[in-house]
Amino acid sequence: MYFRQPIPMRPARDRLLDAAERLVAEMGAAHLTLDAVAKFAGVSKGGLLHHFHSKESLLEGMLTRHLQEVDARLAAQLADRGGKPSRAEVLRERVRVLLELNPERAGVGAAVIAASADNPALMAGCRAVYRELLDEFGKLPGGFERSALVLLATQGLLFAELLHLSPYTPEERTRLVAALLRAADQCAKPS
Amino acid sequence: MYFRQPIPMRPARDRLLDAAERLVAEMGAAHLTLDAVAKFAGVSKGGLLHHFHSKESLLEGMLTRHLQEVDARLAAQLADRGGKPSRAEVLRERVRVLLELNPERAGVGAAVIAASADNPALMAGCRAVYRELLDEFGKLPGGFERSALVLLATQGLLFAELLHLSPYTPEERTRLVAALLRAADQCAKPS
DNA sequence: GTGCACTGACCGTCCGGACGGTACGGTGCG
DNA sequence: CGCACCGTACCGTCCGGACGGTCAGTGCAC
Repeated sequence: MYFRQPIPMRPARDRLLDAAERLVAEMGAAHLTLDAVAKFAGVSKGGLLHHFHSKESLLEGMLTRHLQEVDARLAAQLADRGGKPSRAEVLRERVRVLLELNPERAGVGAAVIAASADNPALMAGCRAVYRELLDEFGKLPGGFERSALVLLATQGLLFAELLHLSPYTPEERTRLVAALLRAADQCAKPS
Repeated sequence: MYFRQPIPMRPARDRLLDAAERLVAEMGAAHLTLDAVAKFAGVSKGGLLHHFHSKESLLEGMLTRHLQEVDARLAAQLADRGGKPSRAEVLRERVRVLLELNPERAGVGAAVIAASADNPALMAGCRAVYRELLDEFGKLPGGFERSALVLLATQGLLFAELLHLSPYTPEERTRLVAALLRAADQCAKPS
């Protein structure tokens, strides 16, 4: 074989995770099968099972990478603008990261949809993370309801897009994101 | 046979649809199989296929019943309070119906989750309905963004519950629903 | 030569769907 | 009335393919 890839290529594990996410986003969670993921990632089925020893472990991998990626992007975003960010800024930037990530990668929430379809018990971890966010942002002057509603609407848009339910034009989406960001900022002020 | 059921029981077709919804809500969309639905509904597999000649047709059945039920409940709710309802009232009552229906029946949006998992193309109909709502409520004095955000947050809560992602206590949920209803009313006033 | 990354053939089970059958409430007709 | 003949509702078995998962290799790096 002469044309080995010159640069070691994106590691197989990541390619597998990417393939799984895209499959869910484009074909629906029911089409997330081991064969399909392996083929889509350009890896044999045995290769997939070398990295993830079961379908459940693949789903866990998707979930944890999703969580880590959001955290990493959020940290990077906040580091960029320097200084210690306020709670409201953190909320706003989290909303922004989630919504910017979703069209860019093919559906960030794909992991959630897929995991929940296969094994709802896997969602316990995500629920706990979400709970922490709620407790944190609930301390904002706007109170629990205001920030929870912002988070809820963000999720609503995310899931709508993933489930092919979103009827928004790109311009409408831009306006909605802006409105959501504004709403997040509003949470800094008492109602 | 002596013990024929005295009252003709809930029609098999409805029982099948109920069973399918509950299966999705409780076990995840991946566990929605023809065998499981038939067994859960107390019908043979052949019986299921008599009413729905394929899995896709079962999913369509779930989707259209879901849409019809929301409309019917909304109409009933609005008829109860009499008089011609304002646009903002319609928005508020729609939110209420959606959120009250979800815990009562085991996940109203189950149809959407299941259909999207199996065959995303089926969502076109739902997307169109959603589009109409948006166009209608966008005429509210609060403008497009305000009412879209309310709809989005409603969906967010609905899907979070269906995907076993909702971390809210019952009391928190009650407070959130109240806040959502208030937000819907706010759409009647110009921002 | 040892270990890791990966292959591809293989296995048992589950899935969607097809099919041939049964039971039963009409309906027309001699 | 009696009986042949519908259509509708439902049953239970069977099949081919798809699915998750196993395993004995293979090749390359160190």
